Order: sequence, then C-alpha cells, then structure tokens
Amino acid sequence: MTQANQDVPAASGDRRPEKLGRYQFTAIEQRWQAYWAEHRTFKTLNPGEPGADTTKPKYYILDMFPYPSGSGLHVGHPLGYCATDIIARYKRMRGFNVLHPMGFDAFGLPAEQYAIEHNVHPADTTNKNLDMYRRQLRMFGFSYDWDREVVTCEPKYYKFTQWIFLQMYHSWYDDQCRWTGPDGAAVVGRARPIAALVAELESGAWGVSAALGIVREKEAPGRRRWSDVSEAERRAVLDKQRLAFLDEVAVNWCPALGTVLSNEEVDNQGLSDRGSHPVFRRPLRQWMLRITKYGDRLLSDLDGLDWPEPIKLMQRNWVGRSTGAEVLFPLADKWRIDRDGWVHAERTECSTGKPDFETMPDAIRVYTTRPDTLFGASYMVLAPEHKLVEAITTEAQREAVEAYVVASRHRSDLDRTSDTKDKTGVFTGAFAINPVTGEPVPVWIADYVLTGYGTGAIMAVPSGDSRDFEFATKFQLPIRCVVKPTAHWIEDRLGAMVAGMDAQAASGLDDVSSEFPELADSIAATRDRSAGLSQKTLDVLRGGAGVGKLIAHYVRHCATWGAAFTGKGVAVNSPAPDVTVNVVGAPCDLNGASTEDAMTRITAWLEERGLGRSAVNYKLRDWIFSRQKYWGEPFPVMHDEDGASVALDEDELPLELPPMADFKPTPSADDADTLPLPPLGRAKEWVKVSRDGTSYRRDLNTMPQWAGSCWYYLRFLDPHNEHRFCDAEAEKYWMPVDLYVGGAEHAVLHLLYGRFWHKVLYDLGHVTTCEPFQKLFNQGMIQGFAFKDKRGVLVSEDRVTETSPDHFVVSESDEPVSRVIAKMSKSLKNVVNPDEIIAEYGADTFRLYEMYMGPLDASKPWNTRDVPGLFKLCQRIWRLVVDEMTDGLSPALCDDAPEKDALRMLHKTIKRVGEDLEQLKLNTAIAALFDFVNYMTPLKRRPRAVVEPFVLLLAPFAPHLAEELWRRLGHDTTLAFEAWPEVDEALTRDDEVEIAVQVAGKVKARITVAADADEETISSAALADERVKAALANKTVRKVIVIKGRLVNVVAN
RNA sequence: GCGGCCGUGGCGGAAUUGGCAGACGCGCUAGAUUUAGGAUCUAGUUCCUUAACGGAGUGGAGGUUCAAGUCCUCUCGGCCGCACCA
Repeated sequence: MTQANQDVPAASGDRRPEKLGRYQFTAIEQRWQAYWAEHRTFKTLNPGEPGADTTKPKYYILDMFPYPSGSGLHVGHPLGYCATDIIARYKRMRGFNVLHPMGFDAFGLPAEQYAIEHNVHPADTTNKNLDMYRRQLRMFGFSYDWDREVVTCEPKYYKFTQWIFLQMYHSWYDDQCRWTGPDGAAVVGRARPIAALVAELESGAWGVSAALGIVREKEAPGRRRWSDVSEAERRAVLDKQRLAFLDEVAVNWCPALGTVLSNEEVDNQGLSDRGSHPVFRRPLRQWMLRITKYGDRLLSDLDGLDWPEPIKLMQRNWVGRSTGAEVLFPLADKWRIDRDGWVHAERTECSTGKPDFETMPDAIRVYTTRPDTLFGASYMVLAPEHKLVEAITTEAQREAVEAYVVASRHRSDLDRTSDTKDKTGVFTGAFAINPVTGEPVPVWIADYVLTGYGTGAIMAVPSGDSRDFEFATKFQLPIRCVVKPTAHWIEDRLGAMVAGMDAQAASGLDDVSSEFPELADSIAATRDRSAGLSQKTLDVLRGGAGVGKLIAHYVRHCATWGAAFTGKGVAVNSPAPDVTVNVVGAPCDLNGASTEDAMTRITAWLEERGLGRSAVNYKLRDWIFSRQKYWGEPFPVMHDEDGASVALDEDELPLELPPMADFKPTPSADDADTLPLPPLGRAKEWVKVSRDGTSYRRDLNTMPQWAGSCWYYLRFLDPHNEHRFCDAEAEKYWMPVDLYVGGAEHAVLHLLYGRFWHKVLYDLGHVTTCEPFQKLFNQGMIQGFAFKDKRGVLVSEDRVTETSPDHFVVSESDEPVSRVIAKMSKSLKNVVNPDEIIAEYGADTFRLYEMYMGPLDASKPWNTRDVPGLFKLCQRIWRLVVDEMTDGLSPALCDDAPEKDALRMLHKTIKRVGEDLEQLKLNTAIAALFDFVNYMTPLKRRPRAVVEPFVLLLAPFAPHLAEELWRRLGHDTTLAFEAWPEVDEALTRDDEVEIAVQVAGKVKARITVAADADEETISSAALADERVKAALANKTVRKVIVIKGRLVNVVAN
C-alpha cells in the first residue's frame, strides 16, 4: 500500500505519463522541510541578540515534551503537536515573536526497566529512542526552533536541575513574610535563603524553642538564644526548616525492585505495577520537598489562570485544604483535673493551670474539622503507625495491638481502602480525657485512620461522621447526638429506612414505629416499597405527627437510625444533661448554637486553656523526592560520618552519574525489613569523597522522573547558557507560557509540581512571574476501534471481517460482533503508526486529518477510512492552482478583479478560520476551508486576488502544500511571515438572506428579504406569503416575533 | 461512595450560546466521463409515511418559553479523577 510513493519517488502512485503535475506530497514535503532547515526559518531570537525585534508582541507556545519510549510515536502524540504548530504558524503571520520549542524528558523508570530486561545501558537505549523521536517529529513539518532542544538526562541540562534542588536545600519558608513580587502580586509567605534565617537567629531577634523550632516572640516559655544552642542542635534547627530536607516517612517500599515506589506504581492488591512484587508500607529516610508550605498559594493562584475548570478543580481537590482545630486529649492515667488546673501524675513541672499546647506531654493531639462536635467524641482512634501506640498500650491488650500493627504494615494505602471492607481495629486499653467534659474515652487503633493526614489520630464522633458511626456500631461504642439534624435529612433518612436498605435500619424502624403509633400504619403500608416514603407517610409526618418529634427521637436515640448526620445544624447535648462536666474553669455550653458559631466558641474556649487552637490542614503531602534508581539526577549532597548532610558548591555542578556497567537494583527477599541498596551504592569510587581531610559519602538516591520536567519550559528560553539556568532578560521577555497544550493525565502531578518549583524560584527572585503556565489546554485522547462479542469480550481488529457496512463478524466463527471504541493498545491490534500514514498520504494530510477528527479536547477514535477525505482536499487545493496535465499554473487562474460573490466567500472564510483559530476550534476551521474549496472548484476563472489569500489561510494547517503553491504563484520566499489576510467585514455580508417563517413554532415557509430589512418589512413579507396565509387560516394572529436575519415566529390560535 | 465531563443520522462531528437540528467529512445510492483505480464531476442521503400532503426527532420522563440539542427538575447510560483526608 505504501509502495507507490516510495518506489516511484517522482510521483505518488503515478504511472500515467500524460499527467506531469499531480500532487506529489513526498517530494514537496521533503523540499520544504529542507528549505526551512537550511534557511533556519524558525530560529527564534532572544532579546538582545542581533536582529531581535522586541517591539513585536511575544507568544510562547509549549507542548508537553515527550518521554522517548521504545515504541516510538503513536498517533496520539502529534495531536497536540499539530495543534500547537498550527497556532504557532498562525501567530507568526499575525506578527508575533513566537517561541515554539521541543525537547525530551529522558530520565525515568521505563528506560531503566527496559535496560534491565534487555541488558543494555539506559543511556544507549535512550539515545536510540531519542534519534527515533527526532526523526519522527521532523516528518510532520513542525516549526520548532530545533536549536533550543533540551534533553533532561544530559549533564548540561541536569546541572541546573541539581542547582534548583540546591536552591531549595538552602531555603526555608517564612510563612509570615508579606511582600510584593516583581509582577506586582501581593504575597503572604516566601521562600528565603537559609542565611537570612541564621542572621535573624544570630542577632537574637528570633530564638529556638524546646522542640528546636523557631520562636519569634521575645518572651516565650522555653525560648533559647542561638548562642546557647549546641552545634548539633543548630544544624537540626536549620535542617528542620529547609525546603528540601531528609525525613523519616512512610513509603511504598518494594524490596524485590530495590526501590521506593510512588502510590501510582502500586496496584490495589498491594503489589508493584511492574513485576507484581510485594510492596510494604514502612518508614524510610527520604529526601522531601516541602510543597505543603505552598498549599495556600497553589490554591489561590489558580484563580487567575486560564485553565479548564475541571483541571483547576482537580488541583483544588488534590491540595485539599480544610480548616478546623487541633485538640489535645490528655491521657487518663497521666493527667487529672484539679481545682487549679491540669496535674501530671509524675511530672510536677508540667502541672500548671494552663498546659503549653506545643509541648504538653502524654496527650493525644487530634485534628478535626468539626470541633463543635467535641461533646460527642466518645472514643479515639490512632493510626496503627502512630508514635504513641506502643507507649499507651496496656499489657492486657499488647498482643492484639502488636498483631494488628504488623498486619496493617503489610497493606498498602490502596489495599486498605479498595474493597469497602468492614472497619477493623483494636482497643489499646488506654483512656484519654475529653477536654470539654472531663470524661475518659477509650483509645483504639484502626487503619481507617491514616498516619499521613492531620496528626494521625482522631477524636471519633460517631453521630457526626459516617466512618466513626460504622466503627462504633461494629464495636458497640457509645453514640451521642450533638447536632440536631435538619427536617430534610430526617425525612430522607426515614425514607431510606422504610425502603429497607439494611437490617440495622429495620430495627431502628421498629423503634420509631412503636414510639409513633400514628406513623406505624403508613410505615407498615409502605414497607415493601423499593424506595422512599409514600406521599401518605409524608402527609402524616408534616401534618399531625410532626417532623420535629422525629428529630427529637433522633437526638435521643440516634444510634437506631442507622446513619450519622454529617451536616450542619444546631448544637445539642453539648454538654448533655446527664453528664457531669469536670473541667478547669467555666464549662463551655454550646447548646442551641449554630455549627459555625459553636466551632468558633469551642475553639476559643480550648485555646484559653491551652488545649486547642484553630488549624489548617491539607490532603497534599510533602513530596517524597528520592528514588533508589540509577537513571535519574544524582543528589548534589554528601553525608559525613555522623550522617550530617553537606551540599555541594554550585561550581561543583553538574554532579554526573557515574558510568556503571551494572546499574541494576540490588534485589532482596520480599522482606519488609531489608534496607534499600541503591545501584549508586556500588559505584565505590564515585561514592567516596574526601575534602579538607574529612571523608564523605555521596547521597545514593536519584531524583524522580518529575524533576526534569518541573522547569524545562525555563531552559527553553536560553538552553545553551552554561552559567545560569536561563538569562534574566530572556525570562522577563518570554514568560509566562501563553499556551501550554498536553494530555489531561498530567492534570495534577506534573502541573502541580511545576507550579511549586516555579513559585520557589519566584520567591528567591530567579523568575518574575508567580505562575508559569497562563493558559492550559488539554487535548483529548485518540482512541481506537475494537469489537465486542455477545458476552462483552473484546475482540481485536485483525480477527474481524466487515461483512457489510458496519456489520462485523469474527472471521473464523462468523459470530457477529459490534464495533466499540477502546483505548489504542497492542493487544487489540489497533495502534496506528503515523509513519505509515505519512508515507501513504503525506504529513499535510495527516495534520489535517487529526485536526478535523473533532474538537481538540475531545477523545475520539482514529478511523483510517476517513483519511482519504483530507487527502482529496489537498489534491483539490492543488488543482485550484496547478494544471495536472502540464505541471504549470492552472489556466483557470487569472488576474481578473474578483466578483462580489467570490470576494464574499473569501472574506467569510478569512473570518471563520481566524475566529476558529483563536478558540482552538481547528475542526471547524478546516470545514471552512472545505467550503471555500467546494465553492471555488467549479469556477472556470479563479482570480489570484482570491486564491493567494486562501493559500495563506491554508499555511498553518498544511504548510508544505501552502509553501509549494505560494512559490508556484510567483513568490520567492517562505510564506511563514506573510501577513495574515485581514477580514473586510463589509465584504462578508450577504445582500439577501433567507428567513424561516414559523407558525406556532413550526416552519411553514421560507422567504428571502434584504439583509438589512427592518422588522416591519420582514413581518409583513412573512404574513404576505401564501403558505403562511394558508397555515393561518381560521386563526387569529396574537403576536409576531421577528429575529432579524434569522426567523419569524407567528403566534396564532 | 464523592466530584467532574459527556450522550445529536450508518460513522466522526456542526449548530452565531435560547432562534431554520444534522454544516463539513466519511460511508452509501444514482448518474456522467472509454475511467487501470482507492481517480474526477453532478445529484441525493435523519427516520416514519405518502402519488403528493404530512408526522416524529438531539439517551428517557417532566417543566420554563412565542421558541429548547442549548435553561430547570428527576432518571438511565458511558468516560475520567479521587477514594476512609477526620
């Protein structure tokens, strides 16, 4: 199939000697690609470079650069690249300086995994793949400035990835700093050099707390001066502040692969994605980046971005900011309440009226978003990994607790949550004191409490939280209602119970029925129904019986209602009448308060007593930034014999990866307790560093794949700069990215990580915009067809025959199958290789087809059968200009002044194409090109004044064809910088328009009127029409609605 | 479970944002051209019914409106994200 164009390079499939001038796309595309390369047509100059014209507006248009995998480009990749190239070419013609670069994300796990499996070095496979990708990308005729190509695995690139890491290592986050950025933004919080912190400490302005934190208050209990702090403690103080720091965190440790895995790399069986090896949750010392410090700014700065709303929402959810309070629950065997305050059983120095919230020992710290429900906290739960578990567990419970802790360590987060299994947990034997009532409550451990969120411990309020309700029900813990539910909720709940949703609800219903005899009949009557309350029951409820009585019943007996009320309402039982409150000072009474009010009051009450304070929390975790892999950026850090870390100097960068023949991880038994042995550990010579007589070991970890892609858009600005990550002037001129196009699969991680790095650089004064990507656009996925048999099993394309249009059977069995849309995959044999399509139809056809498939952001199936339609478009455009018989210009081409119709068609097309391009509606822009060609084809005379502007409109979409036609029309330079044709609005207007006339909303006739006819004229013309008159017979006209230029609706009856 | 997106001919998809549903392309039908064709050109192509007229129609059911693919309520189906976040 592809031979025609390859074997006969002179003409595509042309064995017909008499036609000399057919559309020879291969030759044309090669010629123009060579021309652009030779003339450096798309070389982009930076401000300051000779010839740079910075008076022109700039446009930075960026693709998400690819990871060069072994299988090469598939048709999904170029979808976005074609779109950005079209926009880039359009913007150039509109007079912009366009920056449109391309590069490669070349570090990462797949290359390493492939290398391990095939026993070749990752550098070799990566280079091979890079060559393939470069060759493939060039086929499409993209107008990239290839001089700016970056490859993240090259030392000259990752030198600055390491440099940015050091910037973070040498910085801390001052969350009280208020400042104005270079872009004029008022910002709260700022990354500042660690040196500035040291200066504050040395001057004595700030001190050190007992927990080695920073204290700004002059008079704080336990505050120490910097000069009184030991060398080792000083280092600990600073290390605790760094944006890049080492910490012991719970990770997915896969001993068989010898590395830590990200959550995405672990399946819901708790096995590794690659190789299905067991994965264990265990604490390991890892490099962390303090992204949580940026939670607020990552949220609030989203508002000013031109991004798809769903993506913004996903980022907001990912950051997951919540507000509430932190509360201390003192342990019951350590603390008691005296008349004067809290008394510790053993440590008299702690026994003060008001405990220090920061340092109070032997207390469980919880985070809650609903402090107003504190009176309903009837037990507590610690995550199994919580630090206090061991200390508080009583002898009687120790065995059970330890068994539970071990069991839960073997389950990943996903495994814990995936199959909606029952809640599990174990009582520790310990009790803690509810600080608002003084009552002791039991402390449990359960894996429904996550160690990484909040404080890793909760106060459980079964009546106000469905998880706590479930747990309390299962383990028969007390449930006390503290928020009065709403009428709407209680009706819904009763409805759900009547519908018999679960056994527990049924028993609750018996209880309600016996207490409310007036409801019993109607409840019984509707009991078999599958859903909800009958109208009759509702009537009874809202009438005599009263929803209020039901609510009162719920408040007394909420456990029987089968579900927690998690909404907002009015506080009750806070405290409950039957509870003897034992607290320091005046008790807090919340009864009758609204949820908002109650939250404020209880938080203030706790704060006064040192037992609580308001708090903000994020779902976002600090970023685990190290991997135990070979193929990534080494950390520019050394460790001395005491384990203290020392950063390399900037002039020691890049720290290159040592060449290693054996880069495999060290596999070990599937035992949670083995320690990671990263491949770099075996580069013995590389690891050892001696400096000033001290010996150090290099850090053995490498950075995750995200690192390189966090800042590549900045390197494109100045890719060959050896001294800086990019020139300041270039950054100022080009940033931010005006349009960033890529797949929605990067909606959260890449885009969040990239924004985070950018903000750090912004805080430190290295970049001048607070956000990197002003406008984001997600292209859809290109899917493939597959076939489904009766049982719903997918059948691959190669096993199916089309018997008649859209009827398919399995070839060997004649079993009918239906065509469905599925992901492109090797197993379904529906992967399309762009090389083949380009060989057969050319790059211009390929570009046009992909853009014409549908809206850019929609997912849609590839259908090779549709491609020839776009090929025909190219051929027809070709024939508008070229005479196929002679290879000269078409005889229809003429220098006549264009007629009004032709001019109107041209200007309508200019308008449509231009407007659609601005909105990235490339499919309808191409439809406009079709319309123009359909109009022009039958014309015997085709004026240049119409054809030439059309060629310019075509240029962004099919640049090779357009360049060729432009040349043949007598121009001797590229059209890449020709001015985009201007629309003359007056010329787009029709003289006459057809207007539909409706009678009672149904079209009865069409009339033709002057385009500028007024309502009066249109109305009378419509009513004068014979068919309208017929439709109006025996009716009275009530109203005539005229929409100028569109329709008339006659309302009559 | 929670959140988001989307359902329009045989297929991919249009529809100035509330104003003629089905632009444009594919496929299909008929015709033209001595046409090697996967070429070109012309006409037709939502469905039902008819000689014509007509009727129905944007997943389904209601509603608002002179007018609904578009707005509202409920519902069914598909895709994506998150997933015990206290």
